[in-house]
Amino acid sequence: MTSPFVRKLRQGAQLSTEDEILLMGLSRSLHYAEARHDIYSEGDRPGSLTLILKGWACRDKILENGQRQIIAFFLPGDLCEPFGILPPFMNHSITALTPVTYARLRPDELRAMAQENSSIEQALWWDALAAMELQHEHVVSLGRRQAVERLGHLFCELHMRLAVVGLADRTGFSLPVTQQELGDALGLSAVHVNRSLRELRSLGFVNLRHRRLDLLDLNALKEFSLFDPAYLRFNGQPLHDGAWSAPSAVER
Amino acid sequence: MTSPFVRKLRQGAQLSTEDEILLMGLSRSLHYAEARHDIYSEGDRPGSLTLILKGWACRDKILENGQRQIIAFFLPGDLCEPFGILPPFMNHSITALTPVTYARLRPDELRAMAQENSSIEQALWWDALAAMELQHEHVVSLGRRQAVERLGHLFCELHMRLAVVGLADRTGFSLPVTQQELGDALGLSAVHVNRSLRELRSLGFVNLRHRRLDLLDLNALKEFSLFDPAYLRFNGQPLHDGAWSAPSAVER
DNA sequence: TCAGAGAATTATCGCGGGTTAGGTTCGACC
DNA sequence: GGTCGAACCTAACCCGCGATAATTCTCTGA
Repeated sequence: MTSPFVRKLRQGAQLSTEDEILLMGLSRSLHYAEARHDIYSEGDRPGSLTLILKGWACRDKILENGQRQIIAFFLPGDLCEPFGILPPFMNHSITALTPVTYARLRPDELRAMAQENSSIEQALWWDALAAMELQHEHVVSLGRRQAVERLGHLFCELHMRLAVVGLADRTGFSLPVTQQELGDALGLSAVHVNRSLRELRSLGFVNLRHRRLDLLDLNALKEFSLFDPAYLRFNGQPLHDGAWSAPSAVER
Repeated sequence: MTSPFVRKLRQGAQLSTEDEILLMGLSRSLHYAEARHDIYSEGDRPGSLTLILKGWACRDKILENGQRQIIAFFLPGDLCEPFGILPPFMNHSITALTPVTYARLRPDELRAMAQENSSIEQALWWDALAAMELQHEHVVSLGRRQAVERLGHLFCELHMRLAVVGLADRTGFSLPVTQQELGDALGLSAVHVNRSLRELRSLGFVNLRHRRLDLLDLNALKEFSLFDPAYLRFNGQPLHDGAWSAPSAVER
């Protein structure tokens, strides 16, 4: 079983078996975080990079008035920091949303590996670029999309990201976050998330219950949410199920 | 006269004179863009990285319904793409807001320079990290701040970023964007930007007229906007004017 | 000096989404 | 089976901000 990290990086570079073995060898130092506990808190001086192996985490910030904003969701295979540098101190938190297994990586080791192996260098930079563009799209959602579109768009994004690491299929995926947390990510109140979920359900797109999101009509949801997967920069190759519409990234 | 790029990078690494000469030597290929014209359009395959030397630009995206979201402002000294990779295609635009002079850099040249010179490597990665955290703060603003705070927070941020490259002093700075563009960045309508500006003026914090922002009470504005400059990751050293409150980044 | 265009400004009206408050369901634990 | 807390769901009310439109300001160029 290949790691989610490697599965994702295949989207960004042609990796040989040796490349993949090298990348998997990075995850030596395994750690565990309980749900709702910080992996890093604001002000911490991180000693290593964080690679999520199992479970969901997020980057979030608590404001002076107690409000919370979730800046990014981290899924299995995601690096929480850029691979080339360690922040001298954290100005936000990395928080486990579920029980999380993660590895601690050393940036000098990653940089050295990238220097010696150009496929890996390409893959790591591709991952950094994709992570940035995820942020860009988040800004677009918060700035210019209505609540229902925001939710729908997020569901489409999560679905594609999870599918790449084998954690989603056509019927849906596990969505282990509360409606409050969805609101904290989308700049909405929990109440309005609930209203919007009801609307998505009544439109026949999705159904969220018991921490699982059922996709009833994925294509209709994508169309409704104006979801263009180009920003994910997936090449579409290893999405084993041909029934999915491949992103048009490569064709552009 | 040192370039704004070098001036900014001094905030992230100890640069020798030779380092600075190397960095300035990168800007060989000079280009010019007219105000309101794209430097890169959506779908373009960029052939080089963009370094802003003079004028203001932005990263923006036009939605299907015609709405626009400005994802980031680029000031003199800013790199519009990560230094290590060229996006295979653009999924948003880089647009000049004023007449812009920029340089085209080659990522392989930058990566090679970073490999041979660890101060420059440190500086470039520091810059990439700071750019990402700017995006994080943008998400926080759009998600959880009210219109007036968003505006105030943006003014504080622009002031610090411009001051580092010598384009702002205690009294204010040139702000060559329309209220519509401020709204496109902050997820607001132009009308509401105007309302919020009036409020900031009536509170005695700032005055915006003729494309210049006068800072009437910067400390009060920072307090009002809950502005914590830690996310900019400036070390505070080369801010020649001692009257400014140095960011607390280094002390954390 | 005047005309025209774009930007700034202000007022009115209505909607999207926040706030508050209540009830319901569910799972964990005793 | 009963209790407790967390999450889910719904309704009523209200406010921040969007939409529209009309007016004024500013700059540019003929």
